[in-house]
Amino acid sequence: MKVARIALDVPIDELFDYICDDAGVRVGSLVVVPFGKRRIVGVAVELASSSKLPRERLRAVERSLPIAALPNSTMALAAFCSRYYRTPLGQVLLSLLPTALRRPGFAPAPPRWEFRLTAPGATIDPDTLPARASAARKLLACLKTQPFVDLHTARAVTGSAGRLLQRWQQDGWVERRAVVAEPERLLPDRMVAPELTAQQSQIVAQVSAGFGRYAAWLLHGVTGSGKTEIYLQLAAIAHARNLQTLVLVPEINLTPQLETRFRERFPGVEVVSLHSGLGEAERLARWTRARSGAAALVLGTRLAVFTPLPRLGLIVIDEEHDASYKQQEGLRYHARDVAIFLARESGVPIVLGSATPSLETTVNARSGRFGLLRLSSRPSAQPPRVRLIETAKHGAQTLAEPVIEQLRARLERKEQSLVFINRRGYAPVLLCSECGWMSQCPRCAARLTLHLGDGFLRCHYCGHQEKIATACPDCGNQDLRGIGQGTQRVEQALAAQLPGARILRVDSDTTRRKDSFLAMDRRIRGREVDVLVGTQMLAKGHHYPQLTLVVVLGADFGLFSSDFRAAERLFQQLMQVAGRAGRAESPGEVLVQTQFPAHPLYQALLHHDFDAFAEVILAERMRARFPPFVYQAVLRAEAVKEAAVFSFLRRAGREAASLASGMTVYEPVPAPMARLAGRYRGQLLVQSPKRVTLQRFLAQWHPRLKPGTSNAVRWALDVDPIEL
DNA sequence: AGCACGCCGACT
DNA sequence: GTCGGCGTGCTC
Repeated sequence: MKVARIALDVPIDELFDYICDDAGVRVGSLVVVPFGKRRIVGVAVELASSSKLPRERLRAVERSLPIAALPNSTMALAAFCSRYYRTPLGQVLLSLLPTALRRPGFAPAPPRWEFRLTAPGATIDPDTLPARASAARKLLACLKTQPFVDLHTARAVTGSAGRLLQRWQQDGWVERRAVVAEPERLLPDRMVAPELTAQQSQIVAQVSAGFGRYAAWLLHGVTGSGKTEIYLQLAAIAHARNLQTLVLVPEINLTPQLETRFRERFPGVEVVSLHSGLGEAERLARWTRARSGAAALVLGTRLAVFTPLPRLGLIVIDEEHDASYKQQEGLRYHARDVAIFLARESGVPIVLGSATPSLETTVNARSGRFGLLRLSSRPSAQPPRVRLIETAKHGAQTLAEPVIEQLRARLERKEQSLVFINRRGYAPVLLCSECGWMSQCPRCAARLTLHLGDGFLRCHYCGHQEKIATACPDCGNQDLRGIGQGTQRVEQALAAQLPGARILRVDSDTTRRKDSFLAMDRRIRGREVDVLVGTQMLAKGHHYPQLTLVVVLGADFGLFSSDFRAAERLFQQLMQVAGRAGRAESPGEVLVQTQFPAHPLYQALLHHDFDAFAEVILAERMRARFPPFVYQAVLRAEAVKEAAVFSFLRRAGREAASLASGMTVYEPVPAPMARLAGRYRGQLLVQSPKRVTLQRFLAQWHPRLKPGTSNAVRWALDVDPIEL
């Protein structure tokens, strides 16, 4: 008896045994099995000759999906994620597959055929065909004009093309072949590889010398120092050795740009990008090209890390510090960490690029676990001048006087400016001047943000919205004021201060539609815009040559957050927006409005000194025993009833305390957003200075959390959380 | 997770 | 008298 042990997409951390006598099932095969009343897709993980269960209780594998089995490297990667992130193997495996492959009815798209004349067929003169066979004459003539004609084109020539081609095939006049997956339109070789600086060449040489074995590198260089060029050159070397390169980027918005750059540099080479914005069929098609080894370069967001790559030779993680690499639901993996495992497993080098590396990576580079590659800025690209504008000295206006002056100056010089504020809407809260009432979300522990454009108060967490009250619901006072700054209010202030300026607001309110981001990008490039106002979505990637001034408002909020990572994120964000200014010939200027210009974070920013910043923060983290000096996991729970959340967490905490050895188990606390969409949320933090200790602890603790879960408490374990 | 079975309230 | 609420139990 042949038995396949199958991983299924169910929240049960077990494999299920099925009989699979009619062969064809291997480890990694995708199979359709009956499961209870339904049929689902699973992945064969082991093959055996017997089962613990009696034969009568086993059911049979129904069929294998017509697709190659997943390679061992992918199975190993899934096994690692399952273990490390405490998620059943089946849920890991099925979540990393293109969704099209999770349907039991999956069938590959039928091939598209194209036809050509055979040698005997080519000798036939259309004019010798009967005159009334006009369709046949036309089709034959068409076949003679080009080497291959696909069915679609043939049908356009004549409606009866299908029938004719079938007959001619039987007669031996034509032969057909499947159309090869449409290679993406290749761009002409417009981009010549620029001469590398001595430093760049040395880095390329150093990394490429280690091809074929694992090594992790931190490539530390500011915006514009030429990191992408190094990726390109390394990918070229990998390609020359017939190896695939995997490049991860944080966000979907960033892929098209980088994709273009790779395409231009690698004419005729198959470049494939993978991200969640793709349709099911497209995603599968590209995944298949990568999986078969046909695509030499695979670019993508975090999910691309799971793409099976048979001849993987190099991994690049661009902007490795970026929080979007961490999935925040379901399998809560960190694509950078998974990629490091993959690199180790596959014996390939991995390059982590950033101007502001995560502290985890910084520590790894300092300890020698990662090689450190420093890229100093090019002499041609002067770093922007940073100035701190102390708001106290300039009154309580939205925009301080020196800021307005600089904006005016850019306007006169016909240069562009960017005003960055990490809050959308008009004002973060509506306040009653009489009794102190504030607009509160009925379902969340959050204030409702004032949106003047359409007259609504909105919750930015759960989406709740209501019409703006004209009078205070508590005391009836009609003097309600929007307190604080949001993008809309800044936009309004700019319009008042800079008459005639063309202002464009870019935030998730104005960029809701799919293509609107590209449209805005075009307008900015076309210099139809003088001043850009936006949230962090403007901070990343795109650079505009005419942009010479960046103004940052409201940054101080990041200094005093309850999340110990807030300062790190603020610094990264500020360095990133600063990088937006003046990348072309004109040097840029960055103005930060703050009440606390002496704060070490701003002082480090002033001198573009990441190391000084890291020094301060790392000392703080070490003292307080925070990551990267400890490893953490958070048990998050939520329920409609607050008491249910905390009794669950307290029980879990007692359980943890009874197991703990070398672990610190904290008290359950309310989540930073203590109520969200009508549900109370709490969390319990556990940590250890050693990763293995944490992992061993979780392996014991996690299974014990399951019982007593019935009571409507939803919970999840987050290993290596990036938000607390 | 699904999907069934199973025992208690307001409706054709 | 039935439709249906979601509690609990199982799925190779």
